[in-house]
Amino acid sequence: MATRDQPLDADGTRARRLRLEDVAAAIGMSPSSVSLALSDRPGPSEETRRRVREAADRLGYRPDRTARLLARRRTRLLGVMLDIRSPFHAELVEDLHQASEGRGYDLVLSTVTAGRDERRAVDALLDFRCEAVILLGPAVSVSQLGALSRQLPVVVIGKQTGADIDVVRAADDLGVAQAVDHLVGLRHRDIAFVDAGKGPIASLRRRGYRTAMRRNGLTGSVRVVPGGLDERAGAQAAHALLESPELPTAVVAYNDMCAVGLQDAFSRAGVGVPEQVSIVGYDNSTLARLAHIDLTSVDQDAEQLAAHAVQVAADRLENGRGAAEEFVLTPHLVVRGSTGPAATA
Amino acid sequence: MATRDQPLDADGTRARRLRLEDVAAAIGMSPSSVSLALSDRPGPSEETRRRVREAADRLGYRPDRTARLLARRRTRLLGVMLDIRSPFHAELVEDLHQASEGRGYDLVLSTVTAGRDERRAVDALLDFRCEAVILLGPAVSVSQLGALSRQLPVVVIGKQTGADIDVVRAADDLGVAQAVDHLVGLRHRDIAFVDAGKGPIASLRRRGYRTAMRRNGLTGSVRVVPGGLDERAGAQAAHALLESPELPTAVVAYNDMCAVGLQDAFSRAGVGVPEQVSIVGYDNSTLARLAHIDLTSVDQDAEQLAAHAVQVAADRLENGRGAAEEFVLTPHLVVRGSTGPAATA
DNA sequence: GCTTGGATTTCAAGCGCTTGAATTCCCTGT
DNA sequence: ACAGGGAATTCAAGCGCTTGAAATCCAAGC
Repeated sequence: MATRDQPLDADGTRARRLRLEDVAAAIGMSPSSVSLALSDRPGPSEETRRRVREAADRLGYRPDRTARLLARRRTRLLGVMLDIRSPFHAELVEDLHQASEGRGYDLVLSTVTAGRDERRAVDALLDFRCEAVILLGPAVSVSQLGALSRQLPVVVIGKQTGADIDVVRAADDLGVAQAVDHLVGLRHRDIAFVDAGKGPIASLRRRGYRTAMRRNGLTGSVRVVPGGLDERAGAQAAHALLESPELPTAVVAYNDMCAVGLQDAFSRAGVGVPEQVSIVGYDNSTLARLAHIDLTSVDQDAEQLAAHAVQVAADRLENGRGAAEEFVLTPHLVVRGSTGPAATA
Repeated sequence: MATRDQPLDADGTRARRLRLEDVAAAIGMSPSSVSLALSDRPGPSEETRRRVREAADRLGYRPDRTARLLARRRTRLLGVMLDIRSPFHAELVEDLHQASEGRGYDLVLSTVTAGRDERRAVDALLDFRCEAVILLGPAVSVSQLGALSRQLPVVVIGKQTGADIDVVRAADDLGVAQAVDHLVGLRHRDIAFVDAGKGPIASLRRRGYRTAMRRNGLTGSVRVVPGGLDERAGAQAAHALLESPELPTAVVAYNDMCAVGLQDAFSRAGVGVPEQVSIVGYDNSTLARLAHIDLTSVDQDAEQLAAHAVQVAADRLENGRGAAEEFVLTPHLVVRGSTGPAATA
């Protein structure tokens, strides 16, 4: 092989990585014994294990994962597809690391970006020989999901898919219901909901709103305002509300961005938050936590979502396939300064 | 091997991955020929190449990267250590993908989190047999960096390290200088700087401020206010300024978060932004771009930083080691609504 | 004293792919 | 008609590790 085909070491010399054989030579035993000792399997005597550990440590030996994975049939690698720009995904990844570590799996991350669609991101994961993949809020089609799940276990976090695939998600309807209940507890009755079209998530949240209003005997006050996912949409919704005959005393927004848009538009119009209008967001994003935004918001509990997802993936790998399951976790409301008692007229 | 040691396929059957041999058999040739054809090296005839491609496509063959990497000496893998919660890192990763693709390298991501320090994040990268690592804003010690760079090429993005290592960063002093010049162009003379302690980055920005003020003949108006990296620190700085004998007409903040804190504290105190005080942030983060924050800010040009970093890493791998270099790119100011003409007294 | 069997250790055959060297094939040139 | 030679193909030896099977060791049992 040509010299230039081999990466150079930092100082320009050839790298000579330590092999299992070197450790074996150091203690005068066979590579097999060392291998067995290092992976804690029966065979080697206690004395041998000790010497192997000592030598490996002393020499700074690190097994070559590539070779190991080729020889073993398993990689114990879970692939995670995410959007690296999403703070919510960031949180999930943190928790996924924690959860997978506990079960002896490693994670490999692959992000979707402008020039890198979901298909490519997943292909990269497959190239690493992941045994299962966890998809964070994928937009991929049902048929593609189906095809993928025929190759390896697939777990989707965050939304229903329509495909026959394991899903772990938060109960969005209950989340919104909690927001409504919180507001009702503060004596609000005129509570509006700012919507975001007809995606599966939006529908669920809207339904949660309607149901909660009805349960609180407020069917007459139901008001769904068209909105969207971003700030601008929130601001527009705020203007629509400002121009309506009567301003609601509280608004539940589709998500935090939208809520911030509302918050800002109201402030600019001289409407005090929460003095005149209380606002609740959704996602409990870092945005909501900023001191001057200080938004009451619904938290999806990333930690639990992550823990469940890893659990499901590991189960599939270890116990084979049963029917696809859907795990629906209950989110919880984080109360901050954007909600307060209803202004009594 | 016990059955349960092998991951099950999605449908519970044993997975039987397609091998090179299968493709070879399909067209009645040897694995060698197929291997050569698939990796575009001299040997196989045009006709053979065509047939190989066709068969590989038809069968849906994907080379086993693990085996390939074991056989080749190179992985063509660049490791990236990042903090997944940082929007700036997210941007860099996007651009790193783009840049590395162009040079035929793949990326493997490893994030630092609460329970996963830099050492572990880098170890994970080494386990994947990365040939070089790119560290985004590492906090690791100089000695550890040195040790790492003895194992493989290391490129740091974002800050000077003090170690003998390649660095790619934006000229923070020039960035702040641009902010000052912009404000001077708007006839501001009383321009304060909100600081963030004594880190290398903070020092550089502070120096940039001082130098630019001097160059504009405003040495007498230099005012450095202690601040910090977050919103709260910005708000505190704003209060300090409000209580000072004279309010500056413009403030350059250490970063966007800090700027947002200032912005908010001023608004609450009834001081108009930018009517009475103009504010400039640093990072051009997504925060700065939010419509209602709309912050003039300094952009570090992630795209260029990323492109350079990949270039440097690839050069080290392909041409060996020379003296460590520092690449300093010029950032640029993005003007938005938080800056305006100085109020003429 | 020699077999027996459990505990250790080692052997050797891969895992799926790459690649220098060897082989085969098919023309040319004489 | 046949040696010579370049192109195309195949052989075979790994890459560094795992692991079922074989070999070795040693103390107990008859």
